[in-house]
Amino acid sequence: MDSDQGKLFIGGISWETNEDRLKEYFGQYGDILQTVVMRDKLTGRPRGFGFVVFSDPSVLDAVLQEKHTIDGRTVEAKRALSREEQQTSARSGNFNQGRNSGGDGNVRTKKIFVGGLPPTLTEDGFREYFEAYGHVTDVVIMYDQNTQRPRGFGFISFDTEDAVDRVLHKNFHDLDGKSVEVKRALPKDANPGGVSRTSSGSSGGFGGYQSYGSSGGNSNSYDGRMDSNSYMRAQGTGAGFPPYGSSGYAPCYGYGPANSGVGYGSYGNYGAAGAGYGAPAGAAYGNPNAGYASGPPGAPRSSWGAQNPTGYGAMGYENAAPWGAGTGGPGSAVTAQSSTGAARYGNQGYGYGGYGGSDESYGNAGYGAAGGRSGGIPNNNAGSGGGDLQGSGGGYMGSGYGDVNGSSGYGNASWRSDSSQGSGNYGGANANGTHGGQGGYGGGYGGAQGLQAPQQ
DNA sequence: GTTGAGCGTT
Repeated sequence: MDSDQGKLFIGGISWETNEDRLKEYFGQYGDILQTVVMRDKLTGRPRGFGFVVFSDPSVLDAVLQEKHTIDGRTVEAKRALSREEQQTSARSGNFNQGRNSGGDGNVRTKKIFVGGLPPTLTEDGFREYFEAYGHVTDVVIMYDQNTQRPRGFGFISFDTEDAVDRVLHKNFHDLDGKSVEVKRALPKDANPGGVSRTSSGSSGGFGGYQSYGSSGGNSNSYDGRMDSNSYMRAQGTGAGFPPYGSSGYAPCYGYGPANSGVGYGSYGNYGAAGAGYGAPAGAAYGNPNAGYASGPPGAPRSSWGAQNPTGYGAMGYENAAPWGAGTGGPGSAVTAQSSTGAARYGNQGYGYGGYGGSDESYGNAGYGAAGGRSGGIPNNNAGSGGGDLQGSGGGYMGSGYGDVNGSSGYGNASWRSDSSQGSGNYGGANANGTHGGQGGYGGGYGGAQGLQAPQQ
């Protein structure tokens, strides 16, 4: 990542130190493009660190070797971590991408927010650069209302989603020798109805993802359980699962290409879960769930704990197991379990609520949304909910994720279930009755149709 | 006090 080349993180600075002071001090080493002292957004009080950007990155070497005292404090200069690095290095548990996620929502605009624009950039230059990705319909560079100084960011609008995706595929772009950061622009106007529910819900924790979330709303029911349990655990154990690697899901989240593999991979787990159903996949994983599957219908569900233990369990996915059980048992039982199962999924939160979908049902289709809902109410809403969700969900996935998913992950293969109804996008996943799990998938992603029919 | 924030017409 070259975007932050030439950028130094300066830690431990005095509260007296401001941008000008940093520039003055570090200016002795070379030309400074920019300095910034981070302050608390609300109070305006300096947070004790800042950044200095040299036009010539090679200057850093010299700077890094010396000790620096500014305004009476010995400060620490280090190479700045890119936001990306920061993200990944952060606790694995943190799915938040902070502001970055902001641009991704279920509302997809064809506009891109571009940050870090060089002050010298003209709209023509701006446009020319982005035209390489598609037809640019609008270009905007923002200026300070009072000073008329460039604010360092602007917008590019395209006429197709594809172009947007191409641009976003690369998080950083070089423009006039500096690099800029691109994000999907936040919708300027109010959110569409669906969103509200989104936000309300799961506040907790999934951060940006919530957006997808439709999950939010529904999640309530789960919230309680959402607990981190499964979640955390999953990560902890992550290590155990090589394929999925500790990298865990977290990363995945990013719809980003890079992770994709992983992300979905994880889904695989689900598949595993599927095992319960007899799906072959289980084996691969070692199949912890198997037990459940076969196990007595009612018993297991008593507690989460019980189910978790196994390898998968950890994964959280295991939850799926319950279903398995369900399958075996009487209808009623199934239902009950289902909810449980669902819940967990939801929790997983993986965002993908997709999982949720898992529940069988129905449609939960949508991402997150799915999750929550499903859990909550096994049936009905699902139906309707599904509808919408899918809509949105579909959209989502459709494009953006498309690549990411690489069909591979989902491959039917793993799930296998019956393939018949493939749902679409994902390849197949189909939801078939009982197996909610699978259904979920399908639903979520594919928008597939989950059949409710329990078949079995 | 030690790893950011910027989102709209020009």
